[in-house]
Amino acid sequence: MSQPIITRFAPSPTGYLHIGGARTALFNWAFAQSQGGKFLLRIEDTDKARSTTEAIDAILKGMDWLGLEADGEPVYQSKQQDRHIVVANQLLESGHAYLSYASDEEIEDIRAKAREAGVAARYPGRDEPIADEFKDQSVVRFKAPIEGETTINDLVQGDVTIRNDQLDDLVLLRSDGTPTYMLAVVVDDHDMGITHVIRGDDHLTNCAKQIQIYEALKWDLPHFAHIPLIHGSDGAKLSKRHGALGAEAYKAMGYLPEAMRNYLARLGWSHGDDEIIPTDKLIEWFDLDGINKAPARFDMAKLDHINGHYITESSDDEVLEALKSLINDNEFTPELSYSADLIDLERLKLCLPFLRERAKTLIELIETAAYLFKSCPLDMDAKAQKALEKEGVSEILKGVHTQFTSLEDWNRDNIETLLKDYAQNHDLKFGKIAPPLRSALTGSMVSPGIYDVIHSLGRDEVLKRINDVIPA
RNA sequence: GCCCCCUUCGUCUAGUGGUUAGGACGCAAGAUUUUCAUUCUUGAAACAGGAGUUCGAUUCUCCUAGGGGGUGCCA
Repeated sequence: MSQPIITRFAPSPTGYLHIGGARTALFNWAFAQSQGGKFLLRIEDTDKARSTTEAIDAILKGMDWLGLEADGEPVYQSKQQDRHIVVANQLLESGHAYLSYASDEEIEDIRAKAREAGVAARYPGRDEPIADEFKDQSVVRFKAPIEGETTINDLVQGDVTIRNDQLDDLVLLRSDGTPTYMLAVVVDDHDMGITHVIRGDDHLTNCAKQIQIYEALKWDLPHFAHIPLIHGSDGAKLSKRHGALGAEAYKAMGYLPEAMRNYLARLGWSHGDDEIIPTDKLIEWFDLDGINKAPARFDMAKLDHINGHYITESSDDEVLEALKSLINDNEFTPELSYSADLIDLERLKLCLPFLRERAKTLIELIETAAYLFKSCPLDMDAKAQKALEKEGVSEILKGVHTQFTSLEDWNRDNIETLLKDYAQNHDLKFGKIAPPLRSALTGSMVSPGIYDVIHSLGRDEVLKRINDVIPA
């Protein structure tokens, strides 16, 4: 039996879990799931100045919302420092690293000269002894090979070869003795037994350097898969205005985690022509071969469509749970035209069957249900007001009011029959009846089906709202 | 500057040395509908450009262009 696969998601906690990170996490998770392996989480907080506990919290919450549960507790890279230092010293002893000191100016000078000469910058001082006065300010640099080349056998990008003379002697230990990211990833991935490193392709060049470290240490290489980055809708690097928002922002906008997973999975990965990929199928189908090499653009319209699909397909209970979570989450406030406090979830639940299929997002669904929770007298929008001012409207409203008063069983079918009969008996087109009724009951010309509106409001409320608009 | 990667409808993508280059979103038109939305039908819409290999290239190779990434005592 082959060794079980272990993947990891390793974000640096300098901000929320943005969409690119979420997808990287998803791919790692899906691959582990599909292979019956493990998915680990490592917080790369070696940069103490930029890492925050708020960010860690946001990442954890985002992954939780997306349903990407890691196996075991998260590993905090900062807690592995001692181990990183041990490895750095090992490298020093084996002659694969050296102490060095150079001022910022000197380093800048080296880079400027290299650029001028049209070559890659390389730190030239690996064989120079350090003056005593700089001993305690020195860093540990990796002694990277100069001859030959390094090839990454990437599972997504194919074989990528970089000449070793392009790769500089990177810093392993800073002058304050703390390990850098380059050292830490290698050590942690090795120590955690990671078999597949799936990460953004902004790490591709770094990967060559990391491979050199693995080789110096005589450690086995994990498999690498560098996935292309996600771009904004204009093809430029994803930024806030494109939707580089935190996962929790997507929750606030009314997206379902499963829809998010489906959309993100299809962004850069495919399984033939399949578009609707529920999570169980994702786990069944996910593979590294299906990952595309080109960067993909983030497209909200498609996300909306997928989300609408899942809202329609989910059960009332599932949608209700999502709604509860949305409304009760006090980390953010959903953008609503009315206060979320007014929402009566029990009533909303009864309306879900006809509300679900019309909404692309949970927010849209709540907005469509606004008529349920508005208080009388309703605020009429201009068009609704106009519909009420039409010739003969108050007569019609009075008429149906009387009919509604005496309707025996308040159910949708009876309401429909009642209105159709009324139209027929009074020789009216239905188009004469529905618009003013809709206005009176919802304050708007746009609403769910009129029978559903009437039924869901209940007799008392319907009579009251009609009364409100009939001139005395 | 130097190094690396990428390029099929507007977008996400399928696909093959010979296909009417397929699907989805979006868009347009039509049908259904009391409104909006849904749903259904139909339609427009792509192999970045140039060489080469080949009987034949969207597919293989090279070049160019465009985009992206790296080049940190950031991750």
